[in-house]
Amino acid sequence: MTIITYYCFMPASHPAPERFPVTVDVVALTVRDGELHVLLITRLIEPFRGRLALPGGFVLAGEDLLEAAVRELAEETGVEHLPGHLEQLGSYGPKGRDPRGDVLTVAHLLLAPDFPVLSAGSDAEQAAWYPVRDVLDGKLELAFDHARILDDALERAKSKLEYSPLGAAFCDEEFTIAQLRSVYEAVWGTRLDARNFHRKATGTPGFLEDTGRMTTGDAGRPAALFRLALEARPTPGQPTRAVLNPPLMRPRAVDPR
Amino acid sequence: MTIITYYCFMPASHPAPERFPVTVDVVALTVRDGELHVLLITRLIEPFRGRLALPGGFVLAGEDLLEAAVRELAEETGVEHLPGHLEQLGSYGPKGRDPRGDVLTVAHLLLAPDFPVLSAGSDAEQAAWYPVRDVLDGKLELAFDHARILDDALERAKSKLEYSPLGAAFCDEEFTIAQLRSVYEAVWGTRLDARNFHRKATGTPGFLEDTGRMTTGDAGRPAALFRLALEARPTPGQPTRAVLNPPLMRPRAVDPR
DNA sequence: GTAATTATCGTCATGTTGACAATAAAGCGA
DNA sequence: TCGCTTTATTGTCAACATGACGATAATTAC
Repeated sequence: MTIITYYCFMPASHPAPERFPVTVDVVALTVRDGELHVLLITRLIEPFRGRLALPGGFVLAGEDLLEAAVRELAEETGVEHLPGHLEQLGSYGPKGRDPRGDVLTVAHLLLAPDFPVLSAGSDAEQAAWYPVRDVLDGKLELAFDHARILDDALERAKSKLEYSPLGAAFCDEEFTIAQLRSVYEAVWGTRLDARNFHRKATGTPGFLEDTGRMTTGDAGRPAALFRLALEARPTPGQPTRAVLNPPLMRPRAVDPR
Repeated sequence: MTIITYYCFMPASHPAPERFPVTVDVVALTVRDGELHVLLITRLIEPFRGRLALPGGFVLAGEDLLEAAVRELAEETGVEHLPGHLEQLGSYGPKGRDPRGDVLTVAHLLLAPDFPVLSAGSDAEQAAWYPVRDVLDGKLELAFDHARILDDALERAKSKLEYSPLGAAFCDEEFTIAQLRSVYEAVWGTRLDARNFHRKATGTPGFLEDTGRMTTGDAGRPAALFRLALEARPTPGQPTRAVLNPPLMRPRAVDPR
């Protein structure tokens, strides 16, 4: 054991505020073979050694939250420039969620196309994609309160698809309507009518842009390739403007008077 | 100046994680005289002494975030049991948002009926309601990054009204359709057609419940008093189930085959 | 070539919306 | 008491969106 000492200079009239270790965790979701998958690491140290957990780690001095999330994700997957859309999900704690003491964690959500995770060395925590279903079914157990964070992430992802163009964050740069539909089906856990989905996706102004190219080589009729329209592209870390969904009661002004 | 020393016992093989002071801030919104107001305090200490700021303060040992937000709000308004709906908004920092050093803040959002703020003693920070418009217009300047947090809170509040029954969180237990409409108008900054709003509000299943009572004494025809239906009542701190809004593309399954 | 597969377009009944007319039920002032 | 004003509530209608599903197009598989 080592004794580590912090010095903190404060005006004597005010008590020193409590300081907390802060971690970032990332719920990285992707759609693989039509099924939703989440990126998990196998913990190599206590607590929860050997248990699956969300990738993440401590925020370092001088870092912002999003930076820390990007760094941790890069470290644990070996992927330099990560694809997809990253946003903050919410904060948990600090009370009673880590047996080592009070740790605040800021969870993040990454919606990404299926990217390959690089093998870590033998002494590094190995990240890999796991079917979300296996976690929900209890086949896989997560460390800490990560199951709850995953639940919240899934809820957020579902509603993001309803109200924003972020379904496309699961796709590559160019994609077909069917690929996009399979994202919706995987995240929502439903089957959707291909014809109505096509009408809706192509008919929503400011959502998709036809690239003019087509798929080749697949079974069946070739499909047109689309990309996200410029105005629908998410700014990393920024709240996404809803483009897809005119909801029921909308801020629509009546003639003032 | 006093030197405060922390001791932290850690396994020598791992470096001590950075620790950050963590604050909670609350964006408390209400509708007063048809206009959106936000609760602000006048800072009595540096930094930003004399400047307006969101109510908030440091998270204490053994506290959870929501607890801390409730405690700070109670301390700064003198209100014991706070009305309305409180939820987490998001976290900011820790880099470069406080001149004293890196401080992480977890912002919260309170949607509440117009409650009176108790006068603080002369040496306490005085909380009061201010028109949101004055902040947006630049007539009032906020400390730290609180203007940005307020922006995010307003965005969140607007979308909450679209997708959830939380507009009623601004009203008293029982309210008229016109009172509810004035909430929507204030938050969205628009005027809405009273007849269509009435149809929509009363016609949405699981939203409102007729109390059978009527208003008396106001000008014009008396209005029926409603309350939130049981299934639409928010659980404090819990994500709210959207009741109001069937959005355009919804998880609706097609006959599986 | 024929079948199977997938993509895309079209049709139609139903439901929701926005605009706005009409009516109901109170207070107010003459 | 009788209009007049004010606000609440009901109703109507055209335009549009949705869900269900038929039909057609353009490929690959055999």
